[in-house]
Amino acid sequence: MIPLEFTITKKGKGLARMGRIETPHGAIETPAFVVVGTKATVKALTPEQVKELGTQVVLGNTYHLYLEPGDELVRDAGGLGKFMHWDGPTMTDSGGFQVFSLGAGFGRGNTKFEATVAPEGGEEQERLATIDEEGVSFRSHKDGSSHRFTPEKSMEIQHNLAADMFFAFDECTLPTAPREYQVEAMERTHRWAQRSLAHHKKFEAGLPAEAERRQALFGIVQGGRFSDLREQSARTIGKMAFAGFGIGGSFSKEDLGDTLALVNKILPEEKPRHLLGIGEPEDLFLGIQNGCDMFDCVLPTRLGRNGTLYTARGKINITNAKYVRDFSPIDEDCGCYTCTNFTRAYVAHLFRAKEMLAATLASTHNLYFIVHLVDDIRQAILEDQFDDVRARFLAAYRANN
RNA sequence: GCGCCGGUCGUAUAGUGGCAAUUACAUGAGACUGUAAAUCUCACGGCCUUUGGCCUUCGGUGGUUCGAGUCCACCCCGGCGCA
Repeated sequence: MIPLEFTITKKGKGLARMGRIETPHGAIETPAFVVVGTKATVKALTPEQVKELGTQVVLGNTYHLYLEPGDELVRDAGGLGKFMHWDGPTMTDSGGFQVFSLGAGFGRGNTKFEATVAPEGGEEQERLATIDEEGVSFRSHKDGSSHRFTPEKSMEIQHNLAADMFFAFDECTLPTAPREYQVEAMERTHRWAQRSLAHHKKFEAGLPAEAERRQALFGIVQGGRFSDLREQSARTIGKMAFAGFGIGGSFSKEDLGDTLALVNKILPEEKPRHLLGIGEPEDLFLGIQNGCDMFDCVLPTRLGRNGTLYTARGKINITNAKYVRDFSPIDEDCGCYTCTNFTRAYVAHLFRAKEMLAATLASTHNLYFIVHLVDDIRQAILEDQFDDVRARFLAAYRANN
């Protein structure tokens, strides 16, 4: 059986498209926002709550699940979805991002975006990961124990995790890395992509013909902030026999859209494209109009837990003093569980009282907001209203920010 | 009445001659993009020409000292013990 079937149902303006991905665990209407559940749980939410707010797909993480509770345990539990009681489609990240966050990006000041990287004059911290041609050696952030990932190892772990879609092992670079290093890292990522693919093919060849569980492997385009490298990476990765493609690495905020357009014009049209780790509402519009089909991002849940909530009129920090006696919902126009049943004052109280329900209500709302925003954009493509919907959304969203 | 101990930034504390004064919590604000994140950063007496300066602060009033939250005297308040 084919692991994944992608159908484009409608093309919009520019590179925008609406489609449908069939997986062994159900269909995904695209564009879609993938909800992040790193350690086989969407933090603060039960799978029923995750489903209820409109989630189509959940993403788990290779690095975290390998360390805890161990990928073999997840395999023995029946795979990621079964283990966490999520019966819909799943995907796993390859651990490539941790090569970045534990290595070059070590410390909290460094992100994937050029604009948000602080000059940071602090002393060098000891990195937890070092890269060589074969793979990455790293120490666990939990207990300091030593481990090693190679493309082959990442494939094996992800086979055990058994998500419907998974990613080739790659290297995510710092936005501040010099061009010379970006070239080196990109070429290494290409070789790792080839090795990931070869290892996966070998694994598939060993499966019984009627095996139900087939996983779709996605290759990852890198290239940092350099358009010619992005182009080169898209050509190289795009030619490989992946079921879909991820676009990863560092970006500069200003030309995110241009970079995506460049890459997506090159990637095969008939395969789904996932923009890794993005993003904010503005980024989602940008990604969709430039040809991306799926997105995942920790922001809705992380911001939620930290008290920042999305509203149609921009983000608010619910812990601000001005919300203590605000008896209106977080967002007047929101249909989520939190907004239909609770006030800003109540959510503010939960945060101030450090009650666990704060994280649940905030995550519910933020995920609902983002998931439904992408749903609305999908609908807009169908109705040829993309530009209007975007203009209207951004005008209101930016009004107070 | 006598003796002992104690009164420091909203609260709890550190500080026994150089201090606008420690730490925690609380408070105020900010950050967060393939989750080392229910985390992190900053502010928290006032003012200014803000890698510095000035003023006002450690129960009250006086005193000793170049200099007092710190030492002394008395007073006020609280706790404990003895009457």
